[in-house]
Amino acid sequence: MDTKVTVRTAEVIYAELVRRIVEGQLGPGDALNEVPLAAEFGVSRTPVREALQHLSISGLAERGPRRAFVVRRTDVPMLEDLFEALGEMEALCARMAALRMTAIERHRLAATVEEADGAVRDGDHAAYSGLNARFHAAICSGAHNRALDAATQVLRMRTLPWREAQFRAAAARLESSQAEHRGILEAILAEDGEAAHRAMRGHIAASMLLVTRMARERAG
Amino acid sequence: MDTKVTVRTAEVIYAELVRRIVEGQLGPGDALNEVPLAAEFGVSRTPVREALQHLSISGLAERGPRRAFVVRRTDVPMLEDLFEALGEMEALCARMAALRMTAIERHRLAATVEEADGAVRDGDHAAYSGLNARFHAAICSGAHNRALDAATQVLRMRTLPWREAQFRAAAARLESSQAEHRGILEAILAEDGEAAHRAMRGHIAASMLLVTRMARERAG
DNA sequence: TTGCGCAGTTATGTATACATAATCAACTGA
DNA sequence: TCAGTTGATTATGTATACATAACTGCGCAA
Repeated sequence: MDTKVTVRTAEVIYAELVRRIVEGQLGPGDALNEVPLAAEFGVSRTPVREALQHLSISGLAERGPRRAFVVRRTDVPMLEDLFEALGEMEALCARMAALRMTAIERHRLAATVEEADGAVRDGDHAAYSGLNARFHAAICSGAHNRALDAATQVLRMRTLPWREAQFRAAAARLESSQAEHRGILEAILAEDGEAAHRAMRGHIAASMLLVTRMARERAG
Repeated sequence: MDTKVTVRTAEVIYAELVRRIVEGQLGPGDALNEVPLAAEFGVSRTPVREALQHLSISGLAERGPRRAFVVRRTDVPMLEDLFEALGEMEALCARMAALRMTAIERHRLAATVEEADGAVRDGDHAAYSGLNARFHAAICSGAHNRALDAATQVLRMRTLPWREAQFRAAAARLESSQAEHRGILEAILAEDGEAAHRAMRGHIAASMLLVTRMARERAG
């Protein structure tokens, strides 16, 4: 058996901080000081430091004043870079997934889209966010290339805060996003790699338009 | 002024360990124990730990027996994943670079290729390795997308040990590699994105063939 | 002979004390 | 009044001691 009972404290803290940043509970520029966090989690600075370094390497934190870590501030040009790169890479995944996914994987993907229909009907953006993540993750893993999957996930994590905010802010985005998902799904089920590629690129581009507009409004 | 006098010890150690792994001084599975490394660098375990965690996140180290870090072992299927992903991403960079590089960047890229001609003539694979790295880095940065550049560099780092070994092992690879570089360069100078994409994909695929063959021979 | 279990060994996981660098603010002198 | 400097403050950087988990090998019993 290889049941891991021990969970590394640092990873728990890392995951929790990621959650807070993604959900917007911690905003850009917010302090991530070691001592308060250590006190909050009831541990010493050591595992907290580890988590913060991991966050920094993942691109979710950066060095602020007094060398302290703060939640990473992302300006509009960087956001555009991130979404452009993400769009290309997820499109790549979609093309490969259309050609490589197993029958079971295709079935699961279709089920996820079905389930998301319900969330859209109810206007439940929290549920939709989760299903959206599952949809994209399923496609990236369906490309059957672990290196590409991992590389894409890093970018997805860095854009996640904005993508989540997008659903919270613009209720109409749920419907258009879901429609785009349907298009991607159909292309994948039809094993049409080029169509899947195009559809995914368009989908991410649509997100980028909304997100950069939001970011500009907030800044201006 | 923001001249940084202080160099973070952990980063120095990280860079040194990366160098050793890339140059083959440290091979797959070799132990990366904290105490001996700390003694060698004349510091305590703390900064060494930091460097090792960074290595682990970068994909160059993994957990071995007794929870200790060891140099990551990469099997042939993973190698294929890495090269496939790298090929697609560098091809993406090449396409974008063909359309976006400035005149100065194009000029520098051409100069790098010229200089590499000399290394090929002399059969100096160490020099060629360096120029090869410069060539690829120039194209990735020439795409003018920092996120894509960063994502690609992570993959390049993980394949670097094998790509270096390739030049050391197969002298003929220098010439074919250089010929492929010329093809990529010409497409970029002609601002032909699609040709650059194709040429780069082919170039990485050729590397993959050689490298996986080497890996299989070594294993079998 | 083989399987199980127990202890020894070894390396990391964690806590904590102290060192150090960077910032902020108050003070001084022109 | 303002610029420059100096000291207090604050948070991280580093070292080290102790806790803990995992592997290894031995011994014992079936």
